[in-house]
Amino acid sequence: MQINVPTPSIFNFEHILKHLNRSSQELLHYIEEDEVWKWVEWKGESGLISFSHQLDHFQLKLHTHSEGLADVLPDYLSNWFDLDRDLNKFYQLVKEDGLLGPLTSSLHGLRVVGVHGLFEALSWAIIGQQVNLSFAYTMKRRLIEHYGKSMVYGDKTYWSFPEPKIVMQARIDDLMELSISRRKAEYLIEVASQMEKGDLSKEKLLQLAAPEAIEKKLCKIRGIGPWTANYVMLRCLRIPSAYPVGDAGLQNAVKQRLQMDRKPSYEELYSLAENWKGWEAYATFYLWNGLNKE
DNA sequence: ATCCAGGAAGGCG
DNA sequence: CGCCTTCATGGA
Repeated sequence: MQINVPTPSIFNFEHILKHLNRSSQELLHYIEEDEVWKWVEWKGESGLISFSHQLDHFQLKLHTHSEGLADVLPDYLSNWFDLDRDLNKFYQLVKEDGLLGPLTSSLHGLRVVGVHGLFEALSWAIIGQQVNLSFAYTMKRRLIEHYGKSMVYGDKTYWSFPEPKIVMQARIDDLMELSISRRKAEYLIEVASQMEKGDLSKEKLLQLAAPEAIEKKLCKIRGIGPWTANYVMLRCLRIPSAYPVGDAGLQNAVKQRLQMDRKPSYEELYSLAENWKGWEAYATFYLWNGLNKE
């Protein structure tokens, strides 16, 4: 079964592919010949899809008999790649900005690549706290291999991120076997538990609407500080003003672009962001992806 | 070896 | 509030 899903005029799949291809340890999707393969779970439907981009649309293939999946795939992709966002507004806003202006040219058409599941986003952020990205990917891979569901198709195994119900039952020592620190193991189990109980969900957070309220609610949870809250708001809740100022990558990107001899302070980062009001998430994502470029 | 990595908690004054 | 230490591991 084949489906086409239109993409907006400002859209560059090359940039997105590059982002998706960051780690060879990624188990949640694979890329072969500019085609993305992924086991999808969305709105009660699931199945294996692959897709490539042609001119102005995605060309998708369903590799499993998943009748209902086809109907929710446009929404799934829109959510993944933020297709409904009007990037013209962002580009107009930062056109004259010395920091971001150049990036809107070199990364033109890049959209914030999202994370669908709140538990996945929170887990990934917690795992990624204060460690380098490649090590974070190692821990994520092990977590998925131990607690995720898998299905084999062709010569590959496709994985889905572990469910809170499963991680909630893990013991701290089990998670520590995966090189996850004791504290992070405690955080993960607690977050999983709150999600399983229903106290914490993507829907409930989005209902709060106000970014400040969402951040406050998230930060009440042990293990979630301002960086993690804003990271999840950026990647999963898709709040455009989310701004993880504590992020080492963001700080290094600004340092590099402004040729500073030290990392910028929070104050300086907030000051710079005056030029990106309402688009801090995009600014951050562009800075991340422009790191080490040019 | 040393520093730092897409931080946060807990203690202290 | 701001500052300090601890947590844990691996990449460069």
